[in-house]
Amino acid sequence: MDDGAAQPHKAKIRRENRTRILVAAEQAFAEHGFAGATMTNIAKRASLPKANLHYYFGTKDELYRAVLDSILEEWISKLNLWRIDADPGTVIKNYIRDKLEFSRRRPQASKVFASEIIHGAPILASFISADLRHLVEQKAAVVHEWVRLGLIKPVDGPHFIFTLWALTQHYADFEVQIRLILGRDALTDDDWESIAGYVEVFVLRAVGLAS
Amino acid sequence: MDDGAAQPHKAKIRRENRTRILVAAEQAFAEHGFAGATMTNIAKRASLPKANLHYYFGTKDELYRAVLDSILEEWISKLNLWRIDADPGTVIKNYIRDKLEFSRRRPQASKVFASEIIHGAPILASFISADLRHLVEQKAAVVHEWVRLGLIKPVDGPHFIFTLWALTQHYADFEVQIRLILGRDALTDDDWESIAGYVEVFVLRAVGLAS
DNA sequence: GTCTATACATAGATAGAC
DNA sequence: GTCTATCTATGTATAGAC
Repeated sequence: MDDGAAQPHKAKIRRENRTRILVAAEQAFAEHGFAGATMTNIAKRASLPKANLHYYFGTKDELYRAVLDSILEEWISKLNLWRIDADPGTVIKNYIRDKLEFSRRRPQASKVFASEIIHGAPILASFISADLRHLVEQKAAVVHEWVRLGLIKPVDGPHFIFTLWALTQHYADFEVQIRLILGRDALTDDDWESIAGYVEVFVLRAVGLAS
Repeated sequence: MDDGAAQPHKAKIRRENRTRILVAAEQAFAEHGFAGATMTNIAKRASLPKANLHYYFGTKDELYRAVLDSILEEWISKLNLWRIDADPGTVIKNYIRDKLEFSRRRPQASKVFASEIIHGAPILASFISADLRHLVEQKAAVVHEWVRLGLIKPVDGPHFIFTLWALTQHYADFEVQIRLILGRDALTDDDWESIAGYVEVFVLRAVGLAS
């Protein structure tokens, strides 16, 4: 009966509710994992009755997929600046900053993604073996071209990319461990600045772009 | 009535059953997370009636703690060789090989640990903020001493340790993603050899011990 | 579109025969 | 010590009044 697109007000409510649910779900999945998060808990966080979650997303499974989608959207775009004619040092530096910024701004998103992969990527397997694989192959070729041109020291393309993912995502996914070891209640601006500086220098040295 | 210690045969059965359950549980927790793993499923994997799991470990929670304990035992021992009078290059190389070997031999263990931390370390928080924090502080001091002696390039101690954890554990925790991107059904001996070589050179270059 | 009440399945846990 | 049968709680999902 209702056509959201034709009724601006309802469309707005619809959009806002969907977003509220997605945010609450991302938080819950990050904290408790897919199985540990409950629709009841997500509903409470979103301040909506549980039945509404089912109205908007059907099943828990579909809600989870929607959360993953919203994460991938931002995730995959970040490798786009890797081009053969770009300066490797600048590209690498920007990528590290960008990924660390994501780890800081959306730590829950990173955790949901990590949890999905750790537990066998039941939902994302096809995305990884198609889109992501293709993207990594492209960007690995760029890395190898940089190597061939003598712009950076020899590194394996795919593994270099894995390295950057590991180093940057670690600070979101294992943030609790890092905080507890450093004795912090929360990572401060200064902490994140040292992290970025540390990772940047570490990686640039490894490819011969810093001493 | 039964005293396991006094009755060798029963003690043996007891030990074997406990181990069978722990192995099955580690696998299940790795695959599905704490909440997603079920006692029924673990019992099936261990080929024992579900009631026996409760007989041996009481609750699911205690079983989970027992699994984590068995992992930590092996985890924490590996930093012991970091001493000021040891050769940094050798120490770092051995540590990388050792941790990667663990990632390869007990990928499930690494995943259970990762999942625990990602979801807020509800069980391990106190261990991390006491024992592990202390250990990292000690070993960070060793790193800084190496730096002071001019044996390696300047690096922050704790972050250097985090780096090694991130790089080595990534290959266990994100193994599915790596396999799918590399187009492998399983990582081969050769794959692991290249990984070890890659990580080793990457890290040694970063601290000035390889070119 | 919203929300209360409820159906149905499955989880963790235990009682009690063996 | 082992295992079947069962209890109770909680989870996902939906029916149906508003």
